Amino acid sequence: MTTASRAGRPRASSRETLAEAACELFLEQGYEATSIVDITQRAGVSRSSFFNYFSSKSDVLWSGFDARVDAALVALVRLGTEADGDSVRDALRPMLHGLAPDPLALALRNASAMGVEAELMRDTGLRHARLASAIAATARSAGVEVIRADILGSALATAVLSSVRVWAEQGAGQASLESQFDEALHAIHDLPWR
Amino acid sequence: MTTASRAGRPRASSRETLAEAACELFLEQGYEATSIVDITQRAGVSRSSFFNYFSSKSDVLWSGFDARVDAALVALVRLGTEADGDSVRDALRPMLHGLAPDPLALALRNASAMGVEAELMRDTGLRHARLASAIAATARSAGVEVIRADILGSALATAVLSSVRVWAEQGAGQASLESQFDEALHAIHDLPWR
DNA sequence: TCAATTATTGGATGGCGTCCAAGAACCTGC
DNA sequence: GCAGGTTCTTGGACGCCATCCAATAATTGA
Repeated sequence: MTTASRAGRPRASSRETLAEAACELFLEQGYEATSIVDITQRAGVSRSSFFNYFSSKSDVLWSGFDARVDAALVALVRLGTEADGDSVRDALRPMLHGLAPDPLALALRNASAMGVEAELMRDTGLRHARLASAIAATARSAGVEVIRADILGSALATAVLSSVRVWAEQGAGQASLESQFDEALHAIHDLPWR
Repeated sequence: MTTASRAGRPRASSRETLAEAACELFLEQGYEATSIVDITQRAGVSRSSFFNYFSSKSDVLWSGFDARVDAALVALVRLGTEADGDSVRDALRPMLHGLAPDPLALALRNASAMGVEAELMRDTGLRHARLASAIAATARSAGVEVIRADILGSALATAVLSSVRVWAEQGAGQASLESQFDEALHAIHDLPWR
């Protein structure tokens, strides 16, 4: 067995159970109108327990993706001063590989039904900032000037997030995500309005 | 006279007074540790009054810049389907013209002392998203494909915000802001790592 | 002096996120 | 089967943010 049953009281719920309850309620009532108490009641645990599984309400939507972001940040740091376009691309690509329909994809697809557009804008901005900032730092350490590095980081981060958004809006089918990302990468160096 | 004294009870405070009190406290104690009650006590009004002047704590930092963002959004919408690089640039430039040292510049410059880095990341992301989304919409209505428009919008929004950040960090001197923006615009179509 | 107007104020409300202490449920070794 | 250690749940309290509202205060103009 792996680590099947350790010592201590067994968990009374799970991330999946809570996320499922939450997403149901988000679709029924909207995100804002759903309180953490609502979620835990439907999942059959106490409000306190919610924070044993998620760090905040929005974490229900983002925890899966955030893990990928964290991994990408580590990969970027590892590039050090030798970074170039290809290596950065390779550090970012795993974020999209095997991405499955999850609460985030559901929220992106049903943003208006959930009334979650403002929240998504806010939280997407955070992830964009984290990614862009890490990419920019990598670029700077490879000798790129400050603002140029910021713009490059921002464009690459947008390539990631915009690809995910389009993929989710189209129904989170496996096919298009990574190829869409390739197109996005290509687009960065071939923008209109030159 | 302009509209010197209208009817009704005169105001007991002002945005400026409250912002000043707030910034003092942010520098002394940090942003998180400063409650709205703290701010209003120093300014000599009640907590309720705070919301007559600002819509939230972070609004103290951002209200000035947000007015410029709002104006830029209007200007972008007015471009319609005829938009091109020059017209978008002209819609964005007024955001930076005459920008003065204000609470936001103070916060950007003293981010670590204020312990406001997380907050700034979050809120900068929001402005970036608003700008980028509006620029992308303009680009799409001018015939640019979705993801390409997103990347272009993101890059331009970053050109604005990154210029402001660098300008503020260097002490908010009048000189460099707009020329820095020009360089940033130029950099968009000449990114490294091609 | 009287109405209309505009602002301030305190109190109430509800949600979020943090913290903690009490206790419940499990495992292991004896 | 029992004791001790471990892990988790739970309720309660807390401080904060933001919203709402009714009461009241300060001003202008007629």
